[in-house]
Amino acid sequence: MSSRRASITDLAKTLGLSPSTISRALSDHHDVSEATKLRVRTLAAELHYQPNQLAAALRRGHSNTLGVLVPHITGNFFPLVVHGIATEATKLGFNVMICQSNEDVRQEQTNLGLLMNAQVEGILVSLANTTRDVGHFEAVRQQDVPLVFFDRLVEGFRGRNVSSVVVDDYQGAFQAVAHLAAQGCTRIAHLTGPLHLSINKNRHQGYRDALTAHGLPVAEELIVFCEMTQKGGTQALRQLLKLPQRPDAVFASNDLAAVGALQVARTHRLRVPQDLAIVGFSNEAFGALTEPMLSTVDQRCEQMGRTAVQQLQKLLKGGPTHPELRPVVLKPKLLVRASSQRK
Amino acid sequence: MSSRRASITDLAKTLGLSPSTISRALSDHHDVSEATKLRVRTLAAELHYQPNQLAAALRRGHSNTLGVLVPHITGNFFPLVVHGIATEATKLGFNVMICQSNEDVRQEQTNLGLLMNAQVEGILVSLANTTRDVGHFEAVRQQDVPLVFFDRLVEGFRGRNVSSVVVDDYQGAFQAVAHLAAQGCTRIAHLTGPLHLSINKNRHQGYRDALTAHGLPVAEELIVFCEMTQKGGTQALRQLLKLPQRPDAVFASNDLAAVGALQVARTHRLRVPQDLAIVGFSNEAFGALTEPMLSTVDQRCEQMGRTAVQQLQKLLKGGPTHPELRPVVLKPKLLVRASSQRK
DNA sequence: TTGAAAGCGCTAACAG
DNA sequence: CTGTTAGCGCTTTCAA
Repeated sequence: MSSRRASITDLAKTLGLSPSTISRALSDHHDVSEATKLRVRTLAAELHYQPNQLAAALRRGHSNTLGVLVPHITGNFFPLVVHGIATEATKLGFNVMICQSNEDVRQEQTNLGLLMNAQVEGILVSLANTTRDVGHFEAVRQQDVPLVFFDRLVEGFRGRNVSSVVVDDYQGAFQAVAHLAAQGCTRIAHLTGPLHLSINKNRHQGYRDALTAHGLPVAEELIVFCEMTQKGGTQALRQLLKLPQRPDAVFASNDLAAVGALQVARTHRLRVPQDLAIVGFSNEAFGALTEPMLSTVDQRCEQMGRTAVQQLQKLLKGGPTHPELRPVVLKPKLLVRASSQRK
Repeated sequence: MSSRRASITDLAKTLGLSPSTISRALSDHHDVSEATKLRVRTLAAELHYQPNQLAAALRRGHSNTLGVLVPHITGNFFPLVVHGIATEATKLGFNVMICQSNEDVRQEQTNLGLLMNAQVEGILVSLANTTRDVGHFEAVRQQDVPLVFFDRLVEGFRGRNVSSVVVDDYQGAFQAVAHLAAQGCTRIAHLTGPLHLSINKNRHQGYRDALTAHGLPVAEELIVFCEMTQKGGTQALRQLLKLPQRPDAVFASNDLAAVGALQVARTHRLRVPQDLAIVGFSNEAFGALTEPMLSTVDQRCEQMGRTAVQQLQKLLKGGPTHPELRPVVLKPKLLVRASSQRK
């Protein structure tokens, strides 16, 4: 028994047919007799024949593989997006190759090269947070490999073969704050991180505009810049509770800070949501475990992954003359739970 | 300007050299003159030459790619393991191709085929929970593709080119319960899922043996079979608190149930850990957010991924005559936090 | 130190 | 309906 894997040539020899016929039979090409197809398929099964995709890809000139480049696969967000990508890609018949930049531009660059070398048909990227110079993506564009950015993108990086998918942070924040206003809250505080990060900036703006839209004043003392961690949230709320006029609601730019606030509210014997309504952002898993359960804004991570693949597919199908694709902006989904539902 | 990517042949023509020389120069082969190497490298850089790994792999007969097959990439565990795998694989110069079975044997089978077709050099698998028949893995073994199972494995599936990595659930449970005993707890309850699942079985056994080892009786009324969810945990603890003799500690087979118990303890005004010490299992992220913070057993997910890749590497290097590799059993790590630390 | 030639396994003209 | 032929881009003998 030979240890080498069976090849088309092997099948051809055994059956006294030519390789082309075997190839056609295996891919169910219409002009091969059923009888032959049957013989071929039977033998293939018997020998555990496995087509060599490397060879096929080399010959065809494309690999059926998509490359994914993410900062990391930890936390809540990226695993879910990658899950969405993998699911959709599989559905469309693509394999998926995954690399991590570990938030490092150098690794991002290296991995981009690796993916190109692996002859992927398209690349899905979320930028490392250290990435400023994007020369390495220029290279991809020049080679005409379709590129879809998701969540973290290069501003103004457009082109024939480029698209992007992001979630509308502004919209999500707006919804959250509008909801709080609808619950009768009038002094809605906001916990935010530094505004040079676009996610914070957009959520912050959504907060302001929602207040204004509901005829509420924007009170600067209710806006607290803090670390977006649980601890940051606790500190921020403690500070807010010292105000002469306490807030009656908190909108935090992420769930960790929201949970921190929630814990302080409880130690201060404030009833949530009656005395203080709280809404977070991101729909982290732990939000469903708090008491009361945390209202939050779902970023539709999985959908983002699926959409990114679909965009890539469009670029692939589009051919060289298709019109430039518009960036996709997903609508986030407000999840109203007990921490903000006053009935 | 040609849109086709530069190939070795292109470089050869431009420089008036043969393809073989180019190839050698690029791979820094020792008997090419430095002058030539320099010329080649310069031109390659200029043309943004990217070696076609498909062709190289086809020629060499191996692909430098590892296949990963997991049930899914959600929750806490698998993303972390995959992260570990990706990290270690990259370090060793492998690419990684990832598939999900979605806990479905059929998809597991299909994906296994895809990975084989992609000519991966080895496969890392965690079984779908519906997998009973493992014929598809026989096929892999026959093709002599190295296989490393992690976390969920096929019992008794051994062989020249097979290895596995698991975490020692028994040991983890034992440590947790021993710790509770050392804190002075004498009536330690146990929340567990059905014992036909090996993780539950092993943790359960660890619990029993630790009690015995510390001279504590095993009281069957303190062992509660429940859903291993937050809700299951709340129900289980409510039931336990009705006992004439209440427990003074709870060891839950996962963190969700432990959090459920924690919440009930608080509503019942029990002091944790003084009145009731609590330890969970898995080191989920939310355990660090509870009040008090949850003690738990860390499964060393990332390490598992790294170790799995290392095992694969050993199989790959080992050649056809190396001795069978022993399964690796990782020691879990007890994390003592406030919920069980009585000082 | 370099070149010529063969071939990895497959597919797709083109020809019968 | 089937076979012949050529070649995807690379590596690797073998020969010069």
